[in-house]
Amino acid sequence: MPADRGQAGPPTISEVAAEAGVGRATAARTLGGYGYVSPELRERVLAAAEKLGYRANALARSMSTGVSHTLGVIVADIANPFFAGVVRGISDTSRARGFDTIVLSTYEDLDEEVAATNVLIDKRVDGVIIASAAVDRREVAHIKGATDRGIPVVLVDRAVASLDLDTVVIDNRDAARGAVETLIAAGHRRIGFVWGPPMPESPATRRGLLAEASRNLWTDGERLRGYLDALDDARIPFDPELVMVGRKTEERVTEDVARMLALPDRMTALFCTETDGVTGSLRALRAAGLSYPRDVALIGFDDSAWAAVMEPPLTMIEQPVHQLGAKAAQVLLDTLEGAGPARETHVLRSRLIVRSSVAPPPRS
Amino acid sequence: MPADRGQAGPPTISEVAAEAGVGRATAARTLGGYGYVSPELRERVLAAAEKLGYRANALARSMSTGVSHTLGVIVADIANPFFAGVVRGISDTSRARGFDTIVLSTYEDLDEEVAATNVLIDKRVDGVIIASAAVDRREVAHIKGATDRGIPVVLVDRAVASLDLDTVVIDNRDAARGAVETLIAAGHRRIGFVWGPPMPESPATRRGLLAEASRNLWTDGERLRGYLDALDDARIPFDPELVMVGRKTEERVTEDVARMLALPDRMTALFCTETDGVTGSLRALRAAGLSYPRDVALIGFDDSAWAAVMEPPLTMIEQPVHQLGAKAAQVLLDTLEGAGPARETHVLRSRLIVRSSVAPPPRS
DNA sequence: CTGTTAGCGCTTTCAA
DNA sequence: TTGAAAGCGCTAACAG
Repeated sequence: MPADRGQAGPPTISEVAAEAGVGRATAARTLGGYGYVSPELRERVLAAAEKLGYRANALARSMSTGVSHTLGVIVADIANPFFAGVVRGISDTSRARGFDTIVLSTYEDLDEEVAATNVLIDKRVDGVIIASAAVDRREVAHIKGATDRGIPVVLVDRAVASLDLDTVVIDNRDAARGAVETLIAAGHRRIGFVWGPPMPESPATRRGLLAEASRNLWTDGERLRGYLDALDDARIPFDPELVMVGRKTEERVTEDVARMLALPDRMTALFCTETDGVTGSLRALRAAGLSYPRDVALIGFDDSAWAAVMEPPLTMIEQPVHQLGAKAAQVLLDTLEGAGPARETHVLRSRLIVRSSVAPPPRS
Repeated sequence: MPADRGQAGPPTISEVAAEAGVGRATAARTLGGYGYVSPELRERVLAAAEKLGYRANALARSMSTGVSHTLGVIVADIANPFFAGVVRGISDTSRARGFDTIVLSTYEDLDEEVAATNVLIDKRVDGVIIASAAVDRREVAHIKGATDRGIPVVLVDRAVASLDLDTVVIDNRDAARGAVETLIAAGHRRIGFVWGPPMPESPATRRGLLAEASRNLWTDGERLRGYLDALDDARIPFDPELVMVGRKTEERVTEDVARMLALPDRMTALFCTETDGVTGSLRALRAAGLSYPRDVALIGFDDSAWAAVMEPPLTMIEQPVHQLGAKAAQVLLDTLEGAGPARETHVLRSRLIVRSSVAPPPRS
């Protein structure tokens, strides 16, 4: 219970010094935990601080030291389980090392991302971790701006080709290829691809698709490449009709998959790059009176407790979400502690969790 | 592109003033957007700021104004979809009103909660939103400490009886009662209750259970009361064996539900207070070779896209997560803007989403 | 070992 | 209207 000092605002270090009958610097030294101070005075200061309920003003401290012990984090959406997990990884490891985090969501809007970056610069965070929506060279000015000011930035989940920065990702291309190969190995040749990023309109060609993919969300572009890799390896012709145009919501996915399901020579397997794609596809299957894995085999990204309790349980790709964040924080903190930026790309392992949503295609 | 000034650190307002050939105060006035300044000088300052890539130091500004335009948020676990949604609600509405947020997770550990509160006090946040694990009168000192320092606090998701503060919650008791009534209306009388908070050991009596409930997590205690309400109204005798001792993980739930399922005069319905309880129960049912709703009816808390695509789809209680956060932020910001704390309790509506996991009990 | 003093970058009287 | 100067609470030289 802090003594009532009849003053406005919380007690300052000067008041503690006065209460203890010592100089301001002595109080600062014991409370700040630096420099020498005799045991007696130390005790007196501690007692005074306790009595007044003193808590250091971190803002003032940052002002004079120039460091805030705060990390900035920018992701698409904190409510998305993937990012929530990454953020938890970041805050767990940064808190353990004495840093707090300010998390900002952009909802995939580049203007929001720029604004968020500015907020972090203004608040003088010591470093930034960002899952950027930027792809184009002209879209990275805000990130360059941060590094130019000496704020270290590490990229998480999404690499940015035009930026030479520490990066922590999984191998999306490889993960997707592995999943699609699993489908192919089971005998499938008509495999649908359901993805996330919105596109102006459906490119009818493979070339157009890839161009679009590189202009859009990095992860999904990589996953599309993995899908194509697997198809190529198996000499399966690419059919653009089996690639869903990016539509963000689960409802849209449901509509689109329903349309794909109505196509002649119906697909016998479905690969989804996002969780909404999985649930949307499941709805479409049910609406069409189809079931998995009998009629259509299914693999999707981002495992969850639910995927395991589905009947039948779903084969899913598990991303090391927590570790993704933890590693990003570790790399950032290491460079803050003087290790100098390594400008490395750390590729974490994802894992295909095989359950029961893949079976051979039905005999036509 | 900020001009290279051959100096360390980002440009300050003094440098901008020098560049523009005006006094420091004039630069501060135009850049801070307050006070009078002639159009000409204004232009000169703006141009200089632009040229140098000036960004105000929010820390310095907070130092002199005494406000940080930052809200602190303390929840159990940012990676829990419920809290992730609440946090998103908070940050959406606070960002819209010019405030940023610092989010800290406690993992239901009171010491962590105290530490988190101190971090926020030290960082001089303007207000705090907290889903506190505190129940006992002696556990709320840290919250009192914050309000004593003049930091407004609003409680979200969990009320704290001994604290007279603005509070935003749903009516957990009523929501639980409604769900259990639905089960009873379908003909069930042996209804299991699967809950979250860990308990030292299973209290064998109703009284012991309630005592434990009030000593543990607030929301789950309320939900237990709702369960008992419904039982009482229907004159169904209370059987402590049907109330699962709180065990945190999905695995534990699975074990415990399996044991409950093995009891004589087997329960015909299950009510789960948390998502992990639902998935854990589903696993236990499957392991026992039982299916829902045929053998056991099922209702749980926290709807999700997955619950809707289960086969059969699950009847669930949907909480207004985003709104919970948004309202809490709104109340806090209103009091920060001088509206004076109303010390009200805002009760938001939850909703029972009826799907197909409830059917009459099997004929014995 | 301790106290004095000068900043950190900004806002805010107060004169000019 | 503008500028000089004091002050927010803390750290960090620098004497003593």
